[in-house]
Formats: sequence, C-alpha cells, structure tokens
Amino acid sequence: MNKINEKFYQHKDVVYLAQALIGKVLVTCFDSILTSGMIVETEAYAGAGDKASHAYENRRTARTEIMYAPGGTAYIYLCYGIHHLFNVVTHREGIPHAVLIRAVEPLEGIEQMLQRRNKPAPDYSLTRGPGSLSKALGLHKSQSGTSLCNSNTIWIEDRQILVGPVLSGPRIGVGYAGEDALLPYRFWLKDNRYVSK
DNA sequence: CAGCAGATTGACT
DNA sequence: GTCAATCTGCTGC
Repeated sequence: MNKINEKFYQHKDVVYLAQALIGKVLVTCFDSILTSGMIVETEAYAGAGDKASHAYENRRTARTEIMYAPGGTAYIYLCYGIHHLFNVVTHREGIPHAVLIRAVEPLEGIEQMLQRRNKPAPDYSLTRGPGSLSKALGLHKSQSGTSLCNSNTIWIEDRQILVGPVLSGPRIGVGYAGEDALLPYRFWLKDNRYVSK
C-alpha cells in the first residue's frame, strides 16, 4: 500500500495539489468496513487571500480551526445543515489551505456505500457531488481533524492509476466570492461520468 | 437574539 | 424549474 505522506500534503501550492490529487484513491475504514474511490473532481481553497474560503482573512471559528492544522489533516464540515463535505488540509501548520473533494469513482465496498446512501443499485450519483461521496464513504464532521497520514480510518493512496486529461475551470457554488469566483481552481477528469454536471 | 446566506441534494410541479 | 431540509457564522437591533 502506498499511502500519501506529509511531504506531499505540505506542498506550498494548493492549486497544484488539487490537480495532483486527481487519480489518487480516497479510502475509509470504520468498524472494519473498507470503502474507497478514485478522486475525479477537486477544488482548491487558498486560505487567507481567497474570498471563497472559510478562512478568508484568516478568520478563525470553532468550525474552521482545523484548517490551520498541518497539511495532511481531514477538514469535514456541515454544509446547509445537512451535508458533510470532505476537504484535505494542505501547506504547513498555520496556513489554512484546503482541497475540497467533489467526486470519486467507487472502487471497493460498493455494497456498503449503497446501504449508507439508501440506494437499491449502483448508479453514477452514488459518489457524484461532495455531499454524496462523503455519505457513501461514511465521512462525518465528527471525524474532522483526523490525520490522513497517521490514522487507520481515513487516508489517500497513490495506486499509480493511469488517468486521461485533467481539465480545469471556475469553482461551483461560490458566486458570492466576487472576482475570486472566476479563478480556475476546479479540476476534473475529462469524460468521467462521476464528475458533477 | 432575529434574520439571512451558504463550498448541496433530492423530491416534486 | 422550484423548494425544503436545518447547522454555522455574520450582521444588525
């Protein structure tokens, strides 16, 4: 198993990392149940200077405190009071950069993902969208702060999967961010059916 | 403390 | 296409 280490997550360029995470494999293991999926869509959130980020101008709240942890920590928060969204904290401790995982392609534990999502059979909506993939993989805001390097519950592997072209464009749902809403901080795998429309 | 908007999703007209 | 679900944080009284 080739688990990604601190060195990778603590790279200074969160936009580079958002692109580099495409094709990597997000794995969770809760109560001995292993589920995983290949990352096919991400977005970069560049901390203090990014109007779309929860940590814009180094804002600190109980929720965003985890973004100031060292790169390689999970930041999971509740959106619209309903959906748990999974992010990877990057850069060194004190710099609140993060990559939002927006979609994965299911690999292992598909039966368990169907149960968690209350679905009778697999379809492309199983892990498409940040709220959906988090539910399918069993991710919950109570796990925010988990180390992706030292825990045996949430981690990311490099399985050297050969992927096609990666495209980029503006982020989704951040219209409130003014000119920062136009930045090409969203990355996705070309022609992958699990990427949001 | 009330009001509102938000890194969303799924059910229904 | 419209709208409800309902937690977190910010603004203004």
